[in-house]
Amino acid sequence: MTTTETFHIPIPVHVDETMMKEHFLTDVSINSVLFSYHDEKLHVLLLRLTTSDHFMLPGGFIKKEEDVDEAAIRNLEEMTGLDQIYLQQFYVAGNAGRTCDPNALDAFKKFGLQKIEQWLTDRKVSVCYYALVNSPELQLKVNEAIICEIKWTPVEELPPLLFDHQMVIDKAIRRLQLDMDRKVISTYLLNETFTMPELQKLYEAVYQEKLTRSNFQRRMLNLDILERLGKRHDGGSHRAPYLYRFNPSKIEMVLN
Amino acid sequence: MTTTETFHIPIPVHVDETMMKEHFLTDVSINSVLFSYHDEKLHVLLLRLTTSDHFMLPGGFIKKEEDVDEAAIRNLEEMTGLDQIYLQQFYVAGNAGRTCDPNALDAFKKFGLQKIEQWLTDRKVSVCYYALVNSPELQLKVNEAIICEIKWTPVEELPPLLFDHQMVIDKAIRRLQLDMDRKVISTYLLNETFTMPELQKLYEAVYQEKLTRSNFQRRMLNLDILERLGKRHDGGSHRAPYLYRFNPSKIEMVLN
DNA sequence: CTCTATTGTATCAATGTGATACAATATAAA
DNA sequence: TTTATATTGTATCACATTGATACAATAGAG
Repeated sequence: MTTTETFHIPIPVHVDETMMKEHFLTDVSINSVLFSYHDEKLHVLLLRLTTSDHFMLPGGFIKKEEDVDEAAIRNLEEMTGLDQIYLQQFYVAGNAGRTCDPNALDAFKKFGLQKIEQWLTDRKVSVCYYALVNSPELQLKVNEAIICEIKWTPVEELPPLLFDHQMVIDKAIRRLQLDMDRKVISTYLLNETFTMPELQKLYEAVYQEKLTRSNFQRRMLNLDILERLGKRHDGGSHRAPYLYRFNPSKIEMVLN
Repeated sequence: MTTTETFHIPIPVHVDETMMKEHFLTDVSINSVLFSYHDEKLHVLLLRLTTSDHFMLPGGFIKKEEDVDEAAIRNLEEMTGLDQIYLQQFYVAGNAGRTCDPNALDAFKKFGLQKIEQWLTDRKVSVCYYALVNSPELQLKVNEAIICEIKWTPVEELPPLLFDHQMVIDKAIRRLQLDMDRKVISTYLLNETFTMPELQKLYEAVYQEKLTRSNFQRRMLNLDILERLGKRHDGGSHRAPYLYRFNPSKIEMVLN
């Protein structure tokens, strides 16, 4: 998958505000920052309205009888088909004016979503989650009536975003950096097996800095959670790197 | 202040549900874990309803045109009179059933708060903050109609709590431990000047473990943020410890 | 003046890390 | 077959941090 590939999904418009208010909490929403790693870059999943040049984070609402965490999981499952995603609450975007983005208002109007425009622009306190996924394995769908484009975007090339989503992503990245130092979570971003250079490039993408190869390798091996398997060679005229995987039993004993 | 001293504050009952729904977000609340340090222990501020044996965290609601952060600050200011408190958002308690605590329901009924009982027991997503204060300087007040007792409680002696407030406090403590490792925040819990043994006892109270005296002192001094002032002696027949204060200019340069 | 309790500081070993060098390996080219 | 090249695996040195421990300095009590 290249970083510019997108999916176009036509969706019927049939929800209205009364229906939303009946089934969902009115003041609260959810936004998820989906991270994935491919092409040696950390990517974030962004959505776009056909009527806007701006992108936005995926999100949803909370059913009246549903936990907020459940709603976040449901939202992700609807989009990805997966129900076992690493998901972490990391922030609440609660500014009163955050939903009053003129670009969003404009886009909603153009889209002809009168029946739900009020709902979408009413003030919402957004509970923000970040999720770690292995994107090449994903077939993405959106259920919302207003989304027409889905794009994995490298975090250093983010386009203009609606609402306060730029800040939310910034906070998600900072939190991901903290968590990768304290927990064994790179496993959620990688394939089952991987080489040391691959793991290093993931860390470099997350922390946005170069790391010294030999020292990185030593640090990872000293964690004593990697299991060395065979070797994998890319055909180049050089030594083949070992393949590793995270040792499940040892990971459990460590942190998380 | 001893750990068992309490304040009794009679408050008139005059709010009703319609009024609340008109001015406040209906699905969201705020809870604050106020930490303070005295008598060599980390304390949390708890409130109690006269009609219940259970305690609860202070909290409040968010005005419709008010940021969530603003609401948290306002809530603390109403209670403490201070508007410059160190305050950190750290969690969202979002379980659907969290406000359905039979003990709370029972207590609200006994209190004769029919007009607002529904509001108080309706489902709320709670944005949780922790705050650091220097408690001996505080004169505490509560504006809510339902609170009759305020108590600083050592974190290792927490009484039965309403709702999910025990879990919220646990998460606040864990977050405080993480933050004290990464930021210079002990200053908010101490007086302007303090001795090294005092600082050490604060750390021991927060991390709930004994620390080696000489190593702790070395670590703190190596941070290069402490300014040594005079000495302070307690009259005991032993060497007097130095007085320190955090060097404001150096703290700014460091983290936070 | 000695004793005792506490604080300030030094020392040593173990550990972790940045910088650097060098050995091992897989292929291409000579 | 040999040599060159690119990359990975590993070792080494210097340095900083930290736990454990020892010892020196100080302020009274007796």
